Amino acid sequence: MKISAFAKRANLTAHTVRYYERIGLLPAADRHPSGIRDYDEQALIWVEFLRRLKSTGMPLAQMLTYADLRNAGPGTVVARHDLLVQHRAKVRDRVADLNAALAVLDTKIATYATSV
Amino acid sequence: MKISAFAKRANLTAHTVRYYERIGLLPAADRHPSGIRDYDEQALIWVEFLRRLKSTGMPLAQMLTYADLRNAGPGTVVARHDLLVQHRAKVRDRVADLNAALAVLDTKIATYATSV
DNA sequence: CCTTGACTTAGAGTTCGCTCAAAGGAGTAG
DNA sequence: CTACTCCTTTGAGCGAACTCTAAGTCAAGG
Repeated sequence: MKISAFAKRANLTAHTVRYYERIGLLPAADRHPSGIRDYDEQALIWVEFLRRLKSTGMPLAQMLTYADLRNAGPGTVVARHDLLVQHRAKVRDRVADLNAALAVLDTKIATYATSV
Repeated sequence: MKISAFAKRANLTAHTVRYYERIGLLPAADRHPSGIRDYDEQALIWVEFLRRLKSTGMPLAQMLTYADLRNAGPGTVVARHDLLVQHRAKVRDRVADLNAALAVLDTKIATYATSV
């Protein structure tokens, strides 16, 4: 599929897809003879995983580290595992923070509700 | 207290405190005759609440809206209540997203763990 | 053949939230 | 008095992650 279809399915813009390729997050796409990028389902699966990582607040730089490990082959499995485990811990912390903030919000909202 | 002590207790830098004042998030601080800002516990409570909001991902612009409503007096209580309720919904969505992402991470980590 | 619209590139611009620089003033220790 | 540290201001700079512009190529439809 071409970049715009790919971007739409990945919930990104074509601009962003090229940007990700430029910084190394996405591998250089296959090209039609005329130079147009051509994406397959594999690429979609990868970019969707990247989006998941991003949605958890992982910086692009760290996603890049992960992508580089992946491209380096099966010898990096342990490193990738560790990276994800570390990140998971951060996400869990974040969830705990948000829940604490929700409790504060609930209290604040309750005071407004009773004062009305 | 002076700005650096205030900033330390609020977990901000003095730079950031002045910045918040400049954009209207913090009310103009009282000043010593020599021009030095002087903060009291009230200001600390307010800035700590702001930090809570920020920690939940609320943009400064929306915090500013909230601050303006607050400064406008008790007539804005309903608007403030609604703003917080709306924001709470967003935070809840975010927590749900993060939990979904955690599930994906768990799965991914499990595949790495078994392949080692 | 011509137009339309999607694609290409390099590089500049934007938004958010700070963060710092420069240049100067005030208060305190020695 | 001198040093030192903290304070003041305006305005510029920064890092992240896009987002867009300009100028051009190319394939398909009327």
